[in-house]
Amino acid sequence: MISVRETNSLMTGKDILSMRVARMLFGRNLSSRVSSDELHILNQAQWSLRTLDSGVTLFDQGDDCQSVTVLISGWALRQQNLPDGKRQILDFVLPGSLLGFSSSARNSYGIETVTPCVVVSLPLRQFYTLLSRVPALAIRVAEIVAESEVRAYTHVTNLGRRSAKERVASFIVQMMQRMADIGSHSSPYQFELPITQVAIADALGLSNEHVCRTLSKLTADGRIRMKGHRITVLDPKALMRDACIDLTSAMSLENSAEIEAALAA
Amino acid sequence: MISVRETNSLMTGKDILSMRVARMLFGRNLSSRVSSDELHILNQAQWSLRTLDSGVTLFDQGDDCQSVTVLISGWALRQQNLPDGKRQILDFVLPGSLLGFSSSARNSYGIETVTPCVVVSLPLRQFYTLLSRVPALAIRVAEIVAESEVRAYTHVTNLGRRSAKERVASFIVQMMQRMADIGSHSSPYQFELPITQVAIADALGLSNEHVCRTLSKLTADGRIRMKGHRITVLDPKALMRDACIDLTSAMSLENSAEIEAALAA
DNA sequence: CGACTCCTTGACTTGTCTCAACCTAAGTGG
DNA sequence: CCACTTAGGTTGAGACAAGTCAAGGAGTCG
Repeated sequence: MISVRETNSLMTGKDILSMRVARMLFGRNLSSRVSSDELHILNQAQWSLRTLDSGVTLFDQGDDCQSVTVLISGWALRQQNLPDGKRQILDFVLPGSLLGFSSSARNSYGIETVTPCVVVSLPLRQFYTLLSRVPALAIRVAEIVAESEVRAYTHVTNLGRRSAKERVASFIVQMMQRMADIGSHSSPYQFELPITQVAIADALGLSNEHVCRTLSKLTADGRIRMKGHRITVLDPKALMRDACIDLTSAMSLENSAEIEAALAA
Repeated sequence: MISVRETNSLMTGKDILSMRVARMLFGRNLSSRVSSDELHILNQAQWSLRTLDSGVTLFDQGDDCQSVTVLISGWALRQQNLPDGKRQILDFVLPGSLLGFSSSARNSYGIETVTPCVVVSLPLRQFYTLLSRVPALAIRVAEIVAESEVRAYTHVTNLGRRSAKERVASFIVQMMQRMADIGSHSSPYQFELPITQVAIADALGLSNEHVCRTLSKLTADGRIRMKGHRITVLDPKALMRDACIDLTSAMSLENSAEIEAALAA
């Protein structure tokens, strides 16, 4: 559950909320990329705040795009469903993500919460007005979308050209990187995955049984340890070899791990 | 080959070129979305023009992001390569696409031309300056990236949850839609695919042999006809059923087909 | 005319799915 | 406090979709 304290601090005032959204979207670059004039405009945006339970549908695939949403805290997922009932999870959505921005009139995917979530949203028209008045935000939005585009592309490669073992291994490596980037855990090699194996299967295009078998194998091979939903990566290099990840991508991981370690010290 | 006439008309003057790039990016909405002041700034951009042969690498996965490129004419493809030599084609790039825009320092994918291409590019810094001075362009860039993100997501679902037959069928349906959107052929049910079956296989995560078998089966079942690289869709509805595409997506296709027919009349 | 690329077809192999049973932990209600 | 229910995880056996290997055909280029 979301603590009452946090919700209260968010609601102290409209300007504080919009400020927090701006920080969420820009990260630590807020002051360097946004002029004080622009910041003033950003602060006037009337974001509306909501707290959602876990397992709730934020919007469905095919819904009209009426508003843009920013995930403030919690986990969600993007998914597409096929007419025959099969499900594909497109991406796991972590805080700071932008949801529902699209040039088409209908959403091509649905969003469902995985844990309890705090989200803010703004009607699409107002968001467009904001973008046109704050170019820095428009640029940042393009960057954020480009980031999830990159994740989508690596996902395509995972599903198209990697075996089950490689997919599971690279999934763990990727989640490890993303968790380290958010900096939500002390060690970059240990993190909590608040999802079921069925969800992993639906993300990786596998059956849940095969995911289970593959995870067992990785555990037996000494790559990872699992306790409940906590995953510990015991042998990152071997895991990356299993994942069939090349050195250039691996380098960026090592950097972020180093940065993380430096921050923790 | 690119005709000499076209190349000449592009090169008549710098301002004509940048104007054409703007029209490429905004489509028919240019005048409604860009003010005359903004248009003036857009026209001052120093795009540099290049003509490329087919099968040429525009940039490689892992290269530094130094410039942003817009495809003016021709076909290209985005791809990722795995260390063990396997290749995944992420997307086919049609005129009007934006290449190399990314918030990270390195490209996560490579671009290769499929046919001879005309491209224009602008150093990344200059592009950012342009974006901050022309908010409408920044918004449009966000939209363009969001469009390819949507394509990437549907690609993920194809690879993760569809059988070979379904993948090939939905690939054909999707290409049909995209070609109709560009309006490059008189009939929306007939179009030229300037790619080999190996490329289709690398896009759909299949072996080329299996793509061949699947295409033969679709032909035998009366869904399509193939002559060289020209594909004729004989039974669009059955093909969409084969593709496991639901009615909402199908509707949008029928609309675009109708629009196309109306335009041709 | 070879030499090359791309496509096609066949036979065999294998990775992953499906189905089915069972286990475990965490509620839930009497 | 315990029996019941339920969701999630685990394991096994058989089936099948797609990959691999191999060989040959069709078209094109120099």
